[in-house]
Amino acid sequence: MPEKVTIATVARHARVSRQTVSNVLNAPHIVRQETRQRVEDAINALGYRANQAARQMRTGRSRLIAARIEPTRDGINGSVLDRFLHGLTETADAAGYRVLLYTAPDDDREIATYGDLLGTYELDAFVLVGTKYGDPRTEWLADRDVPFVTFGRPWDALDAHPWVDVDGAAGTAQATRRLLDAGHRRIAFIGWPAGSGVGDDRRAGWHDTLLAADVDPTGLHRETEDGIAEGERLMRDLLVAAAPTAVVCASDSLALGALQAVRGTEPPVSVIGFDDTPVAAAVGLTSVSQPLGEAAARCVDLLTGVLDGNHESPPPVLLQPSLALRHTA
Amino acid sequence: MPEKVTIATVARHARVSRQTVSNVLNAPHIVRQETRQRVEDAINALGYRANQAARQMRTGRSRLIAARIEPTRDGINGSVLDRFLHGLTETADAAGYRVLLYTAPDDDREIATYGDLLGTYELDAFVLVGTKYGDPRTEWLADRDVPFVTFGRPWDALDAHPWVDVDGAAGTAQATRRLLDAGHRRIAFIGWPAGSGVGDDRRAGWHDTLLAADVDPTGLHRETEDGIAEGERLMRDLLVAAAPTAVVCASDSLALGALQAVRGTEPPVSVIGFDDTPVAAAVGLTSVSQPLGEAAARCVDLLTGVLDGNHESPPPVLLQPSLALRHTA
DNA sequence: TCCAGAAACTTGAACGATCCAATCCTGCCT
DNA sequence: AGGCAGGATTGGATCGTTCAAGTTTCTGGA
Repeated sequence: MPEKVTIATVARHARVSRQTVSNVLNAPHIVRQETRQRVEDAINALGYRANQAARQMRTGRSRLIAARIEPTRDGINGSVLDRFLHGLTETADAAGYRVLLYTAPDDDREIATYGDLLGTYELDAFVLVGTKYGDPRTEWLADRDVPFVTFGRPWDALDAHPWVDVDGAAGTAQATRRLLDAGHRRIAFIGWPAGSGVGDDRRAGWHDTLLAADVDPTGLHRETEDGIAEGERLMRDLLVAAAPTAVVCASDSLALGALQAVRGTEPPVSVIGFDDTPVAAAVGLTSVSQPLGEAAARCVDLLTGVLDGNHESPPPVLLQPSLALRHTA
Repeated sequence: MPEKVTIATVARHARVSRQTVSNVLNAPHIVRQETRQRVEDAINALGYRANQAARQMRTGRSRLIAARIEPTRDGINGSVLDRFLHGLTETADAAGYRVLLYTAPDDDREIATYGDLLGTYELDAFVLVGTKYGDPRTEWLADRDVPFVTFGRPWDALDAHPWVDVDGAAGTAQATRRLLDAGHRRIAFIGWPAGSGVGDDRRAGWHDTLLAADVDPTGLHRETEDGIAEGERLMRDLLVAAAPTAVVCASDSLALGALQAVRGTEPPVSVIGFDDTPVAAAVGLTSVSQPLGEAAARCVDLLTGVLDGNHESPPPVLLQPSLALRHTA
């Protein structure tokens, strides 16, 4: 069987010292071109790969990034995370990092997992998806100087940390504007209970756009937990109470429910959802689309910046969503 | 700042040698009860966690399992992988392993990634999702004695390896039987082109069930690539050519298309999909449901069996799907 | 009481890379 | 000839753990 290839094997093969091989790998510029070439040839010929465990032991860095995979809640919005994770894996890969998964049922257990991952695997950084007011997780990480990025802005601006987010208000504003342009005036909004950063933001986009167009939003707004059944219920309510001709929703789940409630109305009530999930594509629902691949890439950018010793805190990134037009609006 | 807690710190604190601490962790039975207790107390008091990199260096095992996250193809079926991954992470966690993600655009690049992951991270095992005839990946891994499991049976039984799968034929059979019980006789099937193991299997369940009930399946069968538009097209064709009263589909995407094609028919044509994706739940589509969490758990079981030196090849696992009843059948 | 043998524990070495400091070439410039 | 600098070598130490071999302590039986 083939003997294990270490840095010593390469050194022998290229007739240089271990140190020089190490230099070729970690500080190529201090090695003469000719020597470097010889070493690189040896590396390729032998199929050498630096042993990460040994490297990590000396340097204390694992080139591992942790991301949480959620317990498949709704299943519809789960696909957002799914797409984000894929993008993350791809970009991290290109930057020389790998993504490690973890799960946790609640914040406390999640924080306990941080400790575990940091202690046993010496993770380099965390990517948190979704943030809320007074998030204990970001606080814990920040207290310990653990590098991390959040996909989702910090809603209470106590302590700044690197983040990437998609401008939800701009998304609902875009949706609302499209409906206005199509001649609608009674445009409703179905969203989540006030107090969630994301939800408030998305509602504001709708609200402010109507005001800017001199349309009164009073009575055209409903709140509920996320879910298809909820969306349907509230839409029926709206139809009776406010007779809207169009509705913007805070999620595709809600929009899907709304869609069921307006089936058969004449003229058809326009519906726009949020997140552009596969479900939306399937049923032809117009929806606000988040640039998830881009978001993941920017997360990795921010992280590598911090990890490569860039001490000035990087500017946050706010990406613009687009409208995926289908036949419901 | 707090000094790093190593096995030596614990040893000093518990007044024993490093090796004894190591024994408490890896072979508790050879340490006297009293001593063990003292060491465990010290571990808890200091918050010690074994450094994985150092351990790996000595033992050559990383306690890392790799799984591939796919490039979000259809997006609908992507959620199957998503749920599987979540289950995998959870069960692996319980067994002391963690899941590392990777991506690859094609088989060749995927195999190259295997080499990289094995070389630099010394991964313990791979979990492959989906298998096909003559899969080069399983061959590569088997040739090198790399432990792996597949979620999906090996369709050409050349070389046996541990696998877990869901009995697709049983799923479509169950769906077909339900339709028969409901009085249907002209039950169609929309599936994938012959030659894919999974597709052939699912078709066989429908086909054999009809034969067993003395119903002639001739002319009631169509094949196509996966997709909503495709499903709709073929269903329209079937309606004209064969006048079915019900249809079983090889995927939810196809079923969703079929559903659009039969909208408005009287009496309504029953439709059953496959995979019980969120989309199916959303639109009320009856669908065959795979026990993905269970499948993931069994994958981990098989792997830990192999990794813990169990040399006899473990028996494959074939799980039974169930029918998620909704209002389309 | 003594000894064999097991049980319990301890001590050096090794895993593969990086870091560090001292040293040695070799060629170039003054 | 002497000084200098870039490039490469050398040897040793280090990271935290486990392995292999060694030493001490305990136990029971003659």
